[in-house]
Amino acid sequence: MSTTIHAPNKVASTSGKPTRRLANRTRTKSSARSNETPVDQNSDKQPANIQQHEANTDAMDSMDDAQKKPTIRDVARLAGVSYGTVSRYLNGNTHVSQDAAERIAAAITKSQYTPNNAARSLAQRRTLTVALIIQVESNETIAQASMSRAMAGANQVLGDAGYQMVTLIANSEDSTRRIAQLVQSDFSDGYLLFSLSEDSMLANTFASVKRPVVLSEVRERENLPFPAVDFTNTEGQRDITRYLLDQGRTKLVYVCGPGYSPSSNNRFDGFKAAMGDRFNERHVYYADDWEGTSGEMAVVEFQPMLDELDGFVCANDSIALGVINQLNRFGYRVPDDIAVTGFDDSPIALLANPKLTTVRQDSQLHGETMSRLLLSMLQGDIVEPHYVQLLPTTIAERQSA
Amino acid sequence: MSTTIHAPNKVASTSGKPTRRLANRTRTKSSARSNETPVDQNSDKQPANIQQHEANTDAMDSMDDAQKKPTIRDVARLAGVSYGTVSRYLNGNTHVSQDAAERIAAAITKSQYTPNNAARSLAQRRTLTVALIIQVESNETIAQASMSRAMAGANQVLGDAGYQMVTLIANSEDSTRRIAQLVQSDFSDGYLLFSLSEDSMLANTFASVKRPVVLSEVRERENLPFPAVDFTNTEGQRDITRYLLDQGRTKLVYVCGPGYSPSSNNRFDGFKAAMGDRFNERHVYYADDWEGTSGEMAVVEFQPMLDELDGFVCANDSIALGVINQLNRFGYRVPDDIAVTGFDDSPIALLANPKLTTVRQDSQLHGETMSRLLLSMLQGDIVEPHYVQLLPTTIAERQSA
DNA sequence: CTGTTAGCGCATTCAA
DNA sequence: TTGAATGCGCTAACAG
Repeated sequence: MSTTIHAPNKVASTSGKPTRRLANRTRTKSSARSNETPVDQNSDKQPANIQQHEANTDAMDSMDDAQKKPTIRDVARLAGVSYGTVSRYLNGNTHVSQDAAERIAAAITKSQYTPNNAARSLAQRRTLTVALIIQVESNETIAQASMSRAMAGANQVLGDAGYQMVTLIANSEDSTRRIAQLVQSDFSDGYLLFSLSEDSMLANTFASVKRPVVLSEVRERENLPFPAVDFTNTEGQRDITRYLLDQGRTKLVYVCGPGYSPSSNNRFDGFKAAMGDRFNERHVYYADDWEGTSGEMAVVEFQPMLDELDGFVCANDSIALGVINQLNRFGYRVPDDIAVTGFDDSPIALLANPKLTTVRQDSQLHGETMSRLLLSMLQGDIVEPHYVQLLPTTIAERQSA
Repeated sequence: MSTTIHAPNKVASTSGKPTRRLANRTRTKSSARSNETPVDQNSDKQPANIQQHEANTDAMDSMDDAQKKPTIRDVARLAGVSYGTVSRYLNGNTHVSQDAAERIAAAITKSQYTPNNAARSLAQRRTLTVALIIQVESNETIAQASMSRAMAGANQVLGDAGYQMVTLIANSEDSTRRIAQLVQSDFSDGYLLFSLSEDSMLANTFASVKRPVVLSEVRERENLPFPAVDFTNTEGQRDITRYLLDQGRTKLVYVCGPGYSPSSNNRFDGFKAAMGDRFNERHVYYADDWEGTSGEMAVVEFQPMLDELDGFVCANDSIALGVINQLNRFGYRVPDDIAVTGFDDSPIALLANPKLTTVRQDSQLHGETMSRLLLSMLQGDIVEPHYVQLLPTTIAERQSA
């Protein structure tokens, strides 16, 4: 077995560094380990070989190490100015004399001062962070390329504007509830909500929130609680279906994504729109997720009538890959016998054999656009809840159709 | 073109809700739009049709809406107690009379009070958050299933312990610098550092940090700055190589991952270990990334000698899929002519044709274990920097080898 | 240009 | 059990 678990080395003292200076006033620090531990800490599964030290001087030392961070006052004292001046210096702009600035700068490096986030946020009443909240049914959803690209795009735009993006994952009732609380407590200045599910538990939470929110998907524009940015899912799927129809392929099966997903439903609408009268409810496979195995199952389901079919239009690329693989196994040639299309243009589209013809969407742009909208709201622009911006989709023509 | 961009509706007033009560003392709120905007806000790419309102009463109203959140004092006043009592009530435990508790509860729901995060953090000197920091060269790395599974695992364990996991992405110099600052300012109580790169710019930043840190990868145990949890990458790759050797396949090519990745290098070590004297430096393809296209390129590179080869051992699943596809295109049968193995056991292993034989690692466990270690450190346990915990890997035997 | 002062909202002593 | 007071570290208004 390749199951080597290295026994960890024995534990040494916390560090060789000398204890810090700057310890003038003696702090009150009772509560010597009682409420150090937060709620619900279940410490039963402790890794072995870790020194479980009880409340002793060592503990104090390590705590001190964490607490004795120099403050703005220490810097002021060192520089021989009032701490108001230091604050001004730190906030860049206002009038500080050359002389004072230099002394402060020196004092800062000498004391290794770093500002405290919480204090700043409290005084300014803003955190300079934007939370990107991902609400998912399945953890696999986070792994989708579109998601990480959107995150990258948002991270870039928000970062350039001076905001730090922090992403929170709501994948259970607990985590959703916890995040809901945070949102109510002004954890961030604004929120990008990737609620990949229609019955959003979070929606209610957000209803009363006083900070700007932007959504990533929209199904019904009418009762949209917040502005949103989405793709032209419907048009994209409609167009690629027409693309097949134009080739004379009319016996099409649709493999639908999970019913809780707005995008999934919008894409399905697009397929129906293109098919018109030719739409056949029995030529639809309803998947529970976005995974490749669902595509395989779809093909198995339709095996008896495979000879009469022209193509599979799939809700996304993973499903399409599953379809292609299963068709290959059954001995059908793609696209000669049966064409297959996907949606997303994720990297795996290129790993398909034959390479996947799919609907391309620029997910990075998605994140960027949502962020720009949020930023404008953070600036004070008022955007009505029904505001929707739709991003274009195009057909990426490859080999599978 | 399927490029429908809906023109957004015109803008309405911010909300129909009446202005809030609780406005006793008149606030000083000068700075009427000047420094509302944070640093570097480049507002040139504003979406159209959004009312860019200037400083007027509307702006004030919306600002007020965000600010007039009730505080603990408002609750106290409503309940007829001192705000100290309310604080005690909120923090669960200590002595509060039944009577007072009920009145406070009523006051809270009536005033819609929600605590303020920053104030709490400041007073408690802890945030009850743990930051999971992903430092990547390529954004595609975030999309890997292993990453999202680790995140899910960490989110679960940390959440159960009362901590909120917040993930930060460092994918540029700017973002890395920004995150480094946050870390210095006690943004979170602890850090899970997924530094998927050896020359970590963050490492220096973290060197002086006073909060617990756990790493996700380890190359050299000796000079490890923090405790780490990793997989038995070396043993895993060694074992699957032996698995091929035991089949009599000795003419093996290794497709190496990016050189900046510890895991990549460790896996390479494993291959070499298994090959021993048979290791041939010229039978190695050094990829720059973890992508499938690199696998394809590797096969192209070795095309002239493909007939003499027994198998491809790949640094991860994506690369392996690229190898399989390219071999298929060249008319080689997998595994009959040439075997192919991967590493990770990600979902795409099942989308390969034939299905991929690979090294399995439990990435969710990775996130969980890192989190448990961090939690123990947050409790005060002292873990020496060289502490390393290695998680097992096993062979997932399928069809490709 | 700079020092002083007053909070930001909450936790936590200390008396009562 | 509770009220009052102090401080967390910093920002921002106001005098000077």
